[in-house]
Amino acid sequence: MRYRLTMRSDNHPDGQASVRTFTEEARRGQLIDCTIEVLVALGYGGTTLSRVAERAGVSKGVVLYHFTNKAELLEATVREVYDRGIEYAKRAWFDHHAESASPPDLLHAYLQTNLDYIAAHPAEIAATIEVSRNHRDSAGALVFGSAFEEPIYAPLEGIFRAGQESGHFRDFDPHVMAVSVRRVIDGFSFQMLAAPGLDSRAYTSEVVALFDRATRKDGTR
Amino acid sequence: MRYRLTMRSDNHPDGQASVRTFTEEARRGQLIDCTIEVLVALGYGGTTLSRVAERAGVSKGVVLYHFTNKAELLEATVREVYDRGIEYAKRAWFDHHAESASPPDLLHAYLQTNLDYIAAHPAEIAATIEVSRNHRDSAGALVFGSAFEEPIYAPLEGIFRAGQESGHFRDFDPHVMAVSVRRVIDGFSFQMLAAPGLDSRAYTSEVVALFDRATRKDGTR
Amino acid sequence: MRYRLTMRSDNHPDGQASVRTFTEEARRGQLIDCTIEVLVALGYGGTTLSRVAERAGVSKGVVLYHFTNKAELLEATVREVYDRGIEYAKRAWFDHHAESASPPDLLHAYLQTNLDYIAAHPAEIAATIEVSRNHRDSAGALVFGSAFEEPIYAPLEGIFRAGQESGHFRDFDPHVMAVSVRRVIDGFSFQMLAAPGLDSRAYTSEVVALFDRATRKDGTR
Amino acid sequence: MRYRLTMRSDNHPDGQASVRTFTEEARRGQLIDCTIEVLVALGYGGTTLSRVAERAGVSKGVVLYHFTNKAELLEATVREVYDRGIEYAKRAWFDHHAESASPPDLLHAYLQTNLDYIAAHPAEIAATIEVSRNHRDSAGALVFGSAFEEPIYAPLEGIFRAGQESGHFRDFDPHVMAVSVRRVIDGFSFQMLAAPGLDSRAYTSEVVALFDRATRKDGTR
DNA sequence: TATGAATGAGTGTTCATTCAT
DNA sequence: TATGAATGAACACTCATTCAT
Repeated sequence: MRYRLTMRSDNHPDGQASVRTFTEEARRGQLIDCTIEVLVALGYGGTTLSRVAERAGVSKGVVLYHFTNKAELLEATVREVYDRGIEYAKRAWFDHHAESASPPDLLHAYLQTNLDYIAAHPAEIAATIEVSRNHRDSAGALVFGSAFEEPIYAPLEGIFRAGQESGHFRDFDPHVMAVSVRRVIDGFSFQMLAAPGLDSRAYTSEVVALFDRATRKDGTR
Repeated sequence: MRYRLTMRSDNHPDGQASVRTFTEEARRGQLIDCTIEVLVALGYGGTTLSRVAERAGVSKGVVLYHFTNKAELLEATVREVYDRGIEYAKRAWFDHHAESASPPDLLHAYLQTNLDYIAAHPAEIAATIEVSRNHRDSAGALVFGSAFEEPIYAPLEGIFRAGQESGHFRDFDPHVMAVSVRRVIDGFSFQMLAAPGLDSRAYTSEVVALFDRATRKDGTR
Repeated sequence: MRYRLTMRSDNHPDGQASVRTFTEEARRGQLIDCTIEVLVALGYGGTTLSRVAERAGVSKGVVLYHFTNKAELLEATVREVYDRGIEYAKRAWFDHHAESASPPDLLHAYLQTNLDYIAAHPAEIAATIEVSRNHRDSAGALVFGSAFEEPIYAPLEGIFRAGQESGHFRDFDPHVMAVSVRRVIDGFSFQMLAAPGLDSRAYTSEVVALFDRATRKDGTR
Repeated sequence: MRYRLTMRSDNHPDGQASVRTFTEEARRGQLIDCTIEVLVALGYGGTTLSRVAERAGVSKGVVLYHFTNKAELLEATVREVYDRGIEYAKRAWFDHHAESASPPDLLHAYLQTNLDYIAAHPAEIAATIEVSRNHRDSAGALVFGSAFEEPIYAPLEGIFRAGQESGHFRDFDPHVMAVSVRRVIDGFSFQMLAAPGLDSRAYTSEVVALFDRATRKDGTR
């Protein structure tokens, strides 16, 4: 029988991983939304529990009632946005009949899906990036570091390699190209926020054209 | 036609020209170096005056003797790195005989110069980006925000527009392309730091090829 | 001559006699048991309502439903253990035919009874001592302070004085001796808990011998 | 080159274990004194950094400037008192010409020394005991637990064993006796504080007589 | 020039307690 | 009876900044 002085469960009598009630889920969602807003407005360093609580119109304790930690709040925020994105990506992927598409079309679909989603939810994405760039553990290491990032490159590299084998793509380093694609995509959310009037459709087709040219084998178009 | 890499550096914002002694300047340089190291190791949030002082082997007060503020220290750090970069760029530009070159060659030179410099000084660059992404004034606004960033895009957009006029480049949005170039360049420093073994020469030529393809008019190669 | 072990227990401070149902009483008992366990495991400072509730497998509110206060919970815990001890002491006292015994035998019986009980219930006793040593009112004064402790010494002092009158005991200060006896007894619970393998029988007879020698008049043995 | 985000050194530029200045030492001493006072007045649970600071007439930050931690403050307090006690004990031991003394005389000297010191510094001792009884690490384990206590019993057990070999002491368990002696000694500080008028000389000779009787072989007096 | 000392605002976190359901 | 939700005071601790020396 062991006791720990750290980490609490507080209410939620039985240890059972707390089947969250509807209102509980709603509050968590609201707090995550507020966290996103604060992250966008004030950045990672300006995102404090008090400010999140204040924006939600509740006391500071409420935040820590629903999330054990500040870390848990931030990580839940990232996970939430991530999950929503995956959900969207799956549907969009299906709509694009992506399975049967050629590598260039897949790349197109990938960029389109990502940029569309960002254009529709720039704050969520910017907030997530803000956290992943800054959130560190007590040892000073980035929590969402390279180990977290690598799997993000995998699908892109897959597309590139397939395209090189099929003869659609020229010979380039798939990793460098994947990293470049992600950089361009990730920057988009901040540009959306900085210039709200930005024509995301035009921007997207520019980016699509950019990487289409960058990857295609000469004369295959 | 002349391209400038923008931003003059002005170390002496107040009129009183350069009262700093040599040792004074040395100390400031040392403290800026330590600031860079701490920024790279612990990120913006982990960069405190004590840690900078500790790293420099001096007391905390020393830092505030040479820099009125934490803000001033950070801003001086950014400016310093910026100045060094400008210095380098000027020399490199000259070596490339850049003034007489064609737009594609200019783009090549631009990328080469930037990536070479980053490969040689990844920590400085990463530290600067860390600050420019996170440093905010008391109102929560980014100090090195878009007003600071826009002039960075100018020379690139100049090259692109010239190339489109001269018929070397296809028709694309120079701003989108400039932003994309900068994103890819800026990300490079973090990759250098994350994977010290990275072959920067190979990486650079990949990026050069990427944007050469992305910009060229079809069949002009 | 009759000795009382002092302190009546009165579970119902308010006049309204025993409105508690059976299940109510059971819950209180269970919560008190959990309180004891937490006190032993984590000490007074680590004993929080949440942890007591968690241990009992109920929500935090339940504890405050059955005990108006944290203070009341702790005080009820002390009282409960105290009452159980009194109950035991009465029976044991009777078994020892204590009423007709000589002062040395009474002292022996007192020590034996106390140490036997502690050996059988070290956690309860340690928990009680933990509370009585630490529990303070809002002004910072110990709730179970000297006013609470003095009556504990009374029966021992009674035995000593009787023994001195009867010529069994040498001339010593009954209060100092009583305090010393209590210190040795009270420490026993913690030793039991710290060294579970401890031979309590041997320990007890050592303590009995110690105080027999310490009190006897020379040559009366 | 490693950075840690925990534990600070703040000022004190070079790592060198901070040769404490005179004023630094004075402040630390003062803060330790205040800690002792608060511990005695309000107990372990009531001893907060603010209250210590308040009593010292300084701001809360000062305490943490001189002691990295609350834990360090408490541990320094214990160590300080401990060191002073050792210092005193050495001198007193020498005065008693203890080296050539018989075991009963040694026991006498031991008790006399301890109780004299406590009578002269009851608050320090009570504070120390308060900490050692309550101070736990983050896992809930007592910091000054049995591992810390055992060496305290060693000298006493040594005296007892010597006395049993020399024929001065009867046959008893040296450990049980040592524990009993310590319990009686340790309780003394609280009694001094609870009853300031207490005649410590008389009390001491009572305790000395108690353990003299408790240990002596029959008829050797 | 540099240091040690001190301050005060702010941060994350804990916890007893209240209350509607 | 019991729970979940919320509050607010208190706590340990961090950090930029000030100031006398």
